[in-house]
Amino acid sequence: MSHTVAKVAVSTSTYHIDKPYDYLIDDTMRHLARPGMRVLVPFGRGDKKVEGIVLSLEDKSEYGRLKAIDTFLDEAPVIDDENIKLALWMSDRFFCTVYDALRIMLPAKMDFKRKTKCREISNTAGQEVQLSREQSAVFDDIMPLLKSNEPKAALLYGVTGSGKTQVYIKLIEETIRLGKTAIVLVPEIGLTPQTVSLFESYFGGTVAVLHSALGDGERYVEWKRIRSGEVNVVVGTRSAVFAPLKNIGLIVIDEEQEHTYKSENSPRYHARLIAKYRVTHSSGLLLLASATPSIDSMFSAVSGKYSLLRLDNRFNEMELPPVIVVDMKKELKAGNGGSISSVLKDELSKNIQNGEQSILFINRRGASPVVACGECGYTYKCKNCSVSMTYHATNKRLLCHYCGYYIPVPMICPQCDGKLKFIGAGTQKVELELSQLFPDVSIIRMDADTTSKKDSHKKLLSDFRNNEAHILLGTQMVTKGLDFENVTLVGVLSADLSLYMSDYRANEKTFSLITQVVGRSGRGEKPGRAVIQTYTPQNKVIALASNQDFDSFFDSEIELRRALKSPPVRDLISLTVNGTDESKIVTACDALLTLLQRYFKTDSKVSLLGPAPATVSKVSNKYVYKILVCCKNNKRVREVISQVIKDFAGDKRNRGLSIYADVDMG
DNA sequence: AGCACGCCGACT
DNA sequence: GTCGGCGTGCTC
Repeated sequence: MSHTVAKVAVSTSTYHIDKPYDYLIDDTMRHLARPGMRVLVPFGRGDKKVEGIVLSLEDKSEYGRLKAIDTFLDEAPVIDDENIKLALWMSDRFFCTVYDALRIMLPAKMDFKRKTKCREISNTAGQEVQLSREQSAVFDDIMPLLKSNEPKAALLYGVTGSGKTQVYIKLIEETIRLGKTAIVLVPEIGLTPQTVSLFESYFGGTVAVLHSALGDGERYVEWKRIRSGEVNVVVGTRSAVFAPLKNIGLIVIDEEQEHTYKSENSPRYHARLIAKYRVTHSSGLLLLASATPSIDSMFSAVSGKYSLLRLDNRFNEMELPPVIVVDMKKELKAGNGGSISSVLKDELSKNIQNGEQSILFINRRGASPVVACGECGYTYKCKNCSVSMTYHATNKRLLCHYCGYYIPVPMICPQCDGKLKFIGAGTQKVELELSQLFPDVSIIRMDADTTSKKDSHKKLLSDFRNNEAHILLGTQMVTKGLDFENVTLVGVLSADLSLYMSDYRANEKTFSLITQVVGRSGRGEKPGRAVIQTYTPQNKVIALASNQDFDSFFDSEIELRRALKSPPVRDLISLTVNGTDESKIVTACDALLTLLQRYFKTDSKVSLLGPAPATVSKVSNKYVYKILVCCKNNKRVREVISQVIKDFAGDKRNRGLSIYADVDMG
């Protein structure tokens, strides 16, 4: 039973040298060692003590000169065998080190000397959830999937306000009754406090919540509660998909199309794929839910991979709000160069008179995104990044939104002494315009700048709920999940902004955004309405979103994806190279492309794009270039990608450059 | 990536 | 001689 050798995932190993390293286990520790324990091991020439995690125990090693484990950091495993397997799978899928994959499963800090204070737990379960006829029908359709011992996935497509949360609660209740556990993923907990408190009031002490605002100690306490088996429901953001629950019967992904489910740092995973893996291995059900499903998930649903369930009516039987599309070109011709059209101004006035509230959305913070000279055309660019600097009126600065570099606002053009123009509008400028249009009306501005302090987010929302302001003006964060009874008007100030990004998901994002914002209106007794301002009112995406016509949008979008061979029709793996020496990057990328062409020349299903500079080609003085591999993501493709990035990182000619792969799966 | 080893030029 | 510059290659 005692083993002499441990295979260890070492924290300092980079991707190109990543493998399980063998270490001797001391006589005294032999019978106590288990896979999933953290250890300190000597690594490299200097025998520097680094952290590692034991992957498996062996009787012997192929390797001749073994070093010994220095210290065991745990008395019991902190990661179970299932999750060790998951980490190995992740390193294969997402081109990350095994240690990175394991590390995301653990709380950030877990070496607390004193016991952290336990949170207060209420054990009062909420009063019975009542389902409407339509909700019951959906519930009845899902139940066989939940009870079946086959792994299953389903997409719940329910219009905004159709009461998806009640359905989740009923399903979780049944999951627990079956002796299983459940995870509910939400895009960002700060934005959905109502959903979270509903779960807490309903499941009391058996639910754990993984906030982004939790301190290290609190997070550790929650993690321990989950691992101990005290908890059988976990509600949390992306990384909660790794929660150490046993026997998972159900994973719900709410607003499943949200980009926050995709990690942008190593491990570059998508929570949807991890959830799929986990339910597959525990014979559970993956339930994806949204009012605007991702094209990926809807494609899986219509092609029969997922079951498709629909909630077509709002819970309160209210009609979805009528939408007025305003042509801003006409406004401009009529002499209105501001951010608020005459139509929106009138609607706002009506709401103010009636004591009803309004939400306005603009996808930009700051006052003006571009500052240019009116005489010679000079524009202020960040000295570290290839972007223009945004004028922030509140502290009279020009700020780079990528690296944080700022300068005091200039008075005149540095080139020709000409007068400067502040072009375009962000939240701060709109706030100013509104206060000029409606001098006596109070406005709450919610963006990254007003919500940076702890709990400020919560405070702004509760102020708005208590009717302390007529208008809530903000960025993305006002579009998600908010449920205010007294809001009867929403406005999208510039629907075009997200449409013209060089991203194949631009249409999808725009459609989703508009639909979500419109859904914030008319959730109470009073009927609502929405105003969408655009310079391209004839645009198909805007027209379809205004009519909340997801089915037609899906049909046209999937045709586009087929034509462009982009996900979900094909998979996309991007290779990103960055460094300070641009010419070196170009040379290295050209060599990389040649290598890839050689590997894939016989494979007609693989096409290569680039290398090309990234949309923002320089960030913090580092140039960024990309090569896209459009393919069917299979074992052979993954082996080639893995080999290629390992060779790249190991090549001394590429010193000073770094490379990573990012998988975008359909 | 980090870090020690080693091979060469400059200096007390 | 011998100090330290950085180029080179390995990490159980």
